[in-house]
Amino acid sequence: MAEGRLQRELNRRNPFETPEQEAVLNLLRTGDLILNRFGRLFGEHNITDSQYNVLKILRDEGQPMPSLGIAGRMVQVVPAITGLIDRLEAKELVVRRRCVQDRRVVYVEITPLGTKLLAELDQPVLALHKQMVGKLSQPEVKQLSRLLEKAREVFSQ
Amino acid sequence: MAEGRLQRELNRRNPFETPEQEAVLNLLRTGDLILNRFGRLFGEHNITDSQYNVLKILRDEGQPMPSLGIAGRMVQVVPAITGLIDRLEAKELVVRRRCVQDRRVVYVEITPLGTKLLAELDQPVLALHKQMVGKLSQPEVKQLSRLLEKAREVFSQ
DNA sequence: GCGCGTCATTTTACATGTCAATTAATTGGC
DNA sequence: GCCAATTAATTGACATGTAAAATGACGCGC
Repeated sequence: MAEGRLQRELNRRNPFETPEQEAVLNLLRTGDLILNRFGRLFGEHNITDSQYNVLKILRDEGQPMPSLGIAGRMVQVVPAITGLIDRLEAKELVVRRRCVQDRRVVYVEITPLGTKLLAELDQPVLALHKQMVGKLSQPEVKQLSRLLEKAREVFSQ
Repeated sequence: MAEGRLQRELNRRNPFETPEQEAVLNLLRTGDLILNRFGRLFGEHNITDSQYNVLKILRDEGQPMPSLGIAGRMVQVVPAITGLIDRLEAKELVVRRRCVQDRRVVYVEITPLGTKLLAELDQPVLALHKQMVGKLSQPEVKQLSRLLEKAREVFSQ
């Protein structure tokens, strides 16, 4: 598969070999930048993205949840949850309670302090979400979601 | 409007608060899943995403690069590069060479073994890129790139 | 009512990412 | 020339992510 000089020069100008690669790398890079920005916001409140996600899941649920229930709603693998809960507990944003009926299960519950922190973050987070796609029109935002959901179908096969 | 797919996937009980939030979370989740898949591919060859990226950058450059030069092309921060190079060097995929003119600078060079590994990965990586957006038509793939690039404009202001 | 498989969680080992501080070498101002 | 500021790279402390194995508790089938 010999590459001519012209093609090499074109490749040099456009680092992407295919539109698919371009889309995937665009996606990963954009995600990195967004995560970075959220990390900065959360850092100002002394928590991390993952810790925020755990708190948010607990608030959405409205009641204590087992660790696996939390893990099921996150992308991460199960063992990572333990450390996350450890650090959240150390900051008194959640508490662990052993289930009485099934002593294998550990319920995690958000504390008033955790709820308060979340409430403080609600507006800034919503604003940042809007800002991250602020260059897109409303139809474009929905189109982006649609394309991402469609792309993700390969994972559910 | 019916419940979004992401919402169902995450088994949430409350809908997203805004389309912007939905798009951003869709983006982050899709990126995570894709990274995961690439991680598995690279893992089969005993390297990681980041290590692959370093090797790719070195091959693209075509000549030894200083650490800062490598860092400049990655999203990561400088200190992370040191460990990356350490592990790549341990696997004999790159070598370090101290610059003679400026002894602060360390040049990193890809070895024949590193080049060979990259060559083995070229086809699988390209195939995986295609597969990751395999549910999208060609125009949709380009549309996705366009939307992501447009969204990213907020970062360059 | 016992044993074995399953389940929820944790532990361990390792790679990575961040920030802040350090080391080593160079450069610029005087 | 000399000292201070700058630069390249590294180190250390911490949070996170992955995989694989260990722990402890349940529960079904006989």
